[in-house]
Amino acid sequence: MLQQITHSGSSSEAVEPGAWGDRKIGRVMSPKMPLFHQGDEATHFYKVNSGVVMTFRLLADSQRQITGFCTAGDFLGLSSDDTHHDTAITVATSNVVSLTMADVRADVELQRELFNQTCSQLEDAQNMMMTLSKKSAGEKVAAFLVMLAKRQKRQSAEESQELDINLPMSRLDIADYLGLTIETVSRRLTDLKCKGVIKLPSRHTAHICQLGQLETMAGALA
Amino acid sequence: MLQQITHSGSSSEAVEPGAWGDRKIGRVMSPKMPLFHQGDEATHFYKVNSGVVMTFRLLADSQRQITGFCTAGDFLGLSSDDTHHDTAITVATSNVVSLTMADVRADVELQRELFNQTCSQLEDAQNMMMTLSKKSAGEKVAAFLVMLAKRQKRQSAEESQELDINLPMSRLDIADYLGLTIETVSRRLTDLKCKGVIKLPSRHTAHICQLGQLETMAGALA
DNA sequence: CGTGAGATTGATGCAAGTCAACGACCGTGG
DNA sequence: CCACGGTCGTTGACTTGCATCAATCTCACG
Repeated sequence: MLQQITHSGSSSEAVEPGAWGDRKIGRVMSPKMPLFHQGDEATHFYKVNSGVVMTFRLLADSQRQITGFCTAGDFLGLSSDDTHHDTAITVATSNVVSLTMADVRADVELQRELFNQTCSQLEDAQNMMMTLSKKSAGEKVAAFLVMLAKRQKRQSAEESQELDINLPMSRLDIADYLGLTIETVSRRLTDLKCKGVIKLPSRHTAHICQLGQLETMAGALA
Repeated sequence: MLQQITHSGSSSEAVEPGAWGDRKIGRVMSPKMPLFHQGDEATHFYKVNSGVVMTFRLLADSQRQITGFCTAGDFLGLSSDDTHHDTAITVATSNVVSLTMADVRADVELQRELFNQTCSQLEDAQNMMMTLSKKSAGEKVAAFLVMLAKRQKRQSAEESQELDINLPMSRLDIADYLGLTIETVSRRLTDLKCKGVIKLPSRHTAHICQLGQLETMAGALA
C-alpha cells in the first residue's frame, strides 16, 4: 500500500523524453503510469486527451493529498518555479500530450486556453478548500459522485436523472482526495446505497438513481 | 456578526468605477472596504500594493471559507468566466490598483507576471488543501503564524528567530481560513503561548519567540 | 480453486465542535 | 477623564463525527 504512495527516489520511472507521440495525437498510457514526480524539474506540462490522470502531493510523514483528477481537456504539470510540486499518475488508460512553454509562446490560442484553464483550476481548488473544510463526510462523498457524474455526462451530453458512472480510482484514492479514511468513504457510500440514491453494481461502477437528490445531499456551493 | 458575512444584495457597496486613482499609484482603502462581491460581473481585477485584502466565498447556509489573504504584490479577482466567485474586502488599510484584461493585452511583462502569479496561487491553494484536510488544529494555527511571519519578514528582510507579527484579521477570520472555530483557534494560540513559543502582547499582535520551533509544529509540507 | 489486496462492517477513542459563562478591550458619551 | 455598553476573545463542560483498530468479506488473478 505504501509502495503505491512513496515515490522511489527520482524520476527514474517517469516517461523518458522522446517517448511521446506526435504532439496532437499524444501518447497512450496504461493505468498507474507516472507522468512526473514531485520534485522533478518541470520541463514539460501535459494535456489529457482522454482517460483520467490524478495529481497528488505528499507530506513528510507520507500523508497524501490528491489535488485533482484530470479528465479530457485538462492541463496539468504547470509550475511557477520550474519544479513539480506534485506527482501525476494515470488512473485509467489515458491519452496524454506533452507540451513545453515554447509551444505556448508559439500559439496564441493555446495561451488563451491555458490561462483560462489555470484560472478555472484555481477556482476549482478554492471550491475544494470549501469542501474539505466545511462539508461533512456524507456531503463530500455525494459531491464527489456529482462531480464525476457532471464530467462523464458532459461527454455524453445526456440530461437524465439516472446514469452509470465509472469509479476507476480506488477507495483509498477517493479518501485521500476528500480528506477521509477508506472506512468512512465506504460507510457513506453504503448509506447512499441504503437510501436508494445510488447502486453499486461493482467496485468500480456506481449507478446514480436520483441525481437531483444526490446534489441536494452534496450541499450547496454558493 | 452575520451582517459582516452576508453581502447585501448586489455590488452596491463596492467601489464605484472611476473612483480609482492612477493606474500605478492605486487607491488607498480603509479596513473592511469591499473590492467586489461574489456574483458580480468580473470587469476588473486587482493588484495589492500594500496592506492586506482577503477573499472569501460563502456556502448557501452562510458558511464562509476564506480563500486567501493577499499582501503586497498579489493579484486577485481573476475569473475564467467573467463572474467573481468570491468576495474581496480589505482587512487593513491597503493600497490597491484596478486592472482590466485590456491592460494585460497591452503589457507583455504584466502577462508574464500574471501567469506566474496565477500558477503560484494554484500551488498555494493546493497546499492549503493539504493543510485543511490533513493537519491538526495545532498544526494549522502554527502554520498560519509561520505564513504571516514569512510574508512580513520578506518585506523587512530580517533573518532572526524572533519577530513581531501583525494579526490585522479577527479570530473569526483566522478560524474561517483554517476551517476551525474561534474557540479552537483561541485554545491552540494559548497552548503555543504556554509552551513559550509565542507571546500575545495584544489582540492583534503576536511575538514569535522561536520561529524554528513554530515551523516544526506546523508540520512539514513536502 | 486458492490467495492476497481491496472493500465492508463493527466496536471504541479522541480531537474538535457546540453550548454557555466569563473577561478584556475599545469606542462613545456623560 | 472615567463610566458604560457592546463586541471580541478566552475558558470550561459536554457532545459528536470521524479516525482508529480489528475482524470478516469478495473478487480479481495466477
